[in-house]
Amino acid sequence: MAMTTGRSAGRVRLEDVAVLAGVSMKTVSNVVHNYEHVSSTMRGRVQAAIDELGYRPNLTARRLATGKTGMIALAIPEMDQFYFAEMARHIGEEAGRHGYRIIVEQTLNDVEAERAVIRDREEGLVDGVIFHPARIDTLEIARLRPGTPLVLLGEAARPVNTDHVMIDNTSAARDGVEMLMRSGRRRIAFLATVRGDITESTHLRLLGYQEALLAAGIELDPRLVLQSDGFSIDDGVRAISAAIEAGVTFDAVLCRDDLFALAALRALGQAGLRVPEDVSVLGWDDTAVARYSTPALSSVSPDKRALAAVAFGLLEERMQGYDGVGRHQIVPHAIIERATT
Amino acid sequence: MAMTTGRSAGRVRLEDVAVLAGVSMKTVSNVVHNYEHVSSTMRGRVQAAIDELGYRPNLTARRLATGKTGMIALAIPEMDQFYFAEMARHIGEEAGRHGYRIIVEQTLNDVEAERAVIRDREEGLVDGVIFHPARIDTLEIARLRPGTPLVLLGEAARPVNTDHVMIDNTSAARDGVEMLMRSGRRRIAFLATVRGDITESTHLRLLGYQEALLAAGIELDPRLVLQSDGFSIDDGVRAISAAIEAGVTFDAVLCRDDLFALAALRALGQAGLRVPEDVSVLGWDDTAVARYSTPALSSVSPDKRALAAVAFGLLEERMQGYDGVGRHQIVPHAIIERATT
DNA sequence: CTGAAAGCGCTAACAA
DNA sequence: TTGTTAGCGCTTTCAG
Repeated sequence: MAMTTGRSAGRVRLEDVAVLAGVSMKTVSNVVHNYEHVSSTMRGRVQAAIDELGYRPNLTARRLATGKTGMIALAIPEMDQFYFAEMARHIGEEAGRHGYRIIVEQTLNDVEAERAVIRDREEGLVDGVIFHPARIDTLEIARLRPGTPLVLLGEAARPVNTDHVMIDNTSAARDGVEMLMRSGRRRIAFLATVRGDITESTHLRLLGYQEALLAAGIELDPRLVLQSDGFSIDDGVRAISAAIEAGVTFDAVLCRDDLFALAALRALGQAGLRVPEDVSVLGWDDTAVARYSTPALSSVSPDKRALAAVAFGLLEERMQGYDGVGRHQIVPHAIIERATT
Repeated sequence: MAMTTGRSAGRVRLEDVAVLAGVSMKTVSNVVHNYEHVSSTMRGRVQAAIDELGYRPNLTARRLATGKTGMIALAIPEMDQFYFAEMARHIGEEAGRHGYRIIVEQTLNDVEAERAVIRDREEGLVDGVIFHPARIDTLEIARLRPGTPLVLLGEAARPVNTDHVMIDNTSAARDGVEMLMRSGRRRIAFLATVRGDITESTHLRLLGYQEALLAAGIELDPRLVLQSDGFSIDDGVRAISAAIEAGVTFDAVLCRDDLFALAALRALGQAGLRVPEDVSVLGWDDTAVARYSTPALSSVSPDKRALAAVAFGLLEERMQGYDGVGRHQIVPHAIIERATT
């Protein structure tokens, strides 16, 4: 009967090539891998067969045989958040340069999804994972089998036995505040601590903010540490508007991320305050929106490219067998001044 | 010698479980797959062995055996562009709901990278691909083996033999212009045609813009179709500033994307024009920045969730064997009014 | 309801 | 320089 054979569309195997070229599989494999010790006649003959059949190696089979997938997972909370989208791009490019591809996983701030990230590695889906945790805690990370190639990003967890790369948040916050003070600002607000925020980032940034103020001999005013009910722009707007209405005055705002900086721009505008004449605004993360907003946002800028490169570098060492203690790397940051300061 | 055995960290195989439980591999497999006809004693015994050993199936091996990868590729130009980042998120979520995972590929507007997308499918890396082309042309798409599960997004290519989903750009542009006219605007500019832009999008949107104007009996003024040298915000700012300086007057701007709308906001502000009092601004894509900018951008909003769902649906049918002609689906759009109109 | 064995397509010793 | 062959770990008929 005219049934299609098991050979469905495009299924040409290495063996088919070998048969057509009248050589062994090994020889075909040698040609495919550009192994140098192949006579050029052989190579020509085999290549002709490959072209004729339109052969493409089956990556899944290769993976099973070699035990390497050539892929790494990048696990981030949400891939449409500016900062994570940009990191994904950089890590993707970095990985590509080293012959790896990435599969991006969104954990959507879900603990179960974050656990699954680790599992993927165990299931042989990827050779390693770069993971920016949001919910999972230090304890759980510590429980991981140390041999698993894994590099952590961000400061949600502070593991001792796992590789970890981040910027120095506290010193970055200090630098930001100092820059603000150099332009004469004295009453600097922090936007904002978020109710229920369990991550370290806000904490570290707030710390740096306080350190810089104290070092300059400025007394801390607790009313300048604004409180927000959530991470959305409206939450940010409400936090700052509430402060203004409550009569709190300030001449600068250090924001925990660029989104809150946009919130500040909006709330300040509504209150009739000019930026930067009346109030300076300094964002954080230096995402694309910082360049696109009007006025363009000044922002604390982690070196994202370095973050990507260092994270990938550490991971590659692990994938190549390094099995030592967890390494912690700090990557540079800068304060980028645009129109809001 | 105390060499590590071939069994490296975490390599517990199905067979190991079978041996420990004292059953055959098939039985273990049945338990793993929750096959119903397994006596509960068996199930219990096997499950205990699985837990004891911490067994996790090797996905690569499973793939080789089944021929399905459970992954689809999403190929987009750049994953840190707002629109694409949001589409990636939606498609990722949609795929997840159906038991698929996505691997995101950035083509970076490179023809070679776009070709590679197709190749991946052929190499068995993924079961199908959702592809938003930027550079590859209709001819090349037509050349693809039709059996390859593939769904196209966007309007860069207009294939006849391939599934394709998009919004009706022309009618969306018309709707946008009509909305502007309803609020009394008559001199509506289009920002902008881009020199060297080979995609269809701008063309279709411009067409709708012109149709709406003509339908309202407004004569087309070619000076209102602004020209930009590139896609960046600065290019957009220059285009609109140049027009203003050249004495071109307008009371509204329809933008080809949200970034150009942000450019309009900036250029208009620099020229001392108020939005929306003097000039209305309508963006396109309704990305997050539209909500975040001040004033918040009105924007033509493609139903991204529907785009994702329809694209995935078509792809799933193909992956399940549908091999008919290319289907073209139009997904709804809306005009979201915020503060700039 | 459970077991045995033949692949899936490729790689990598080991031979020749 | 090229060929043989035994896996990689799982699925899946086909028996039992």
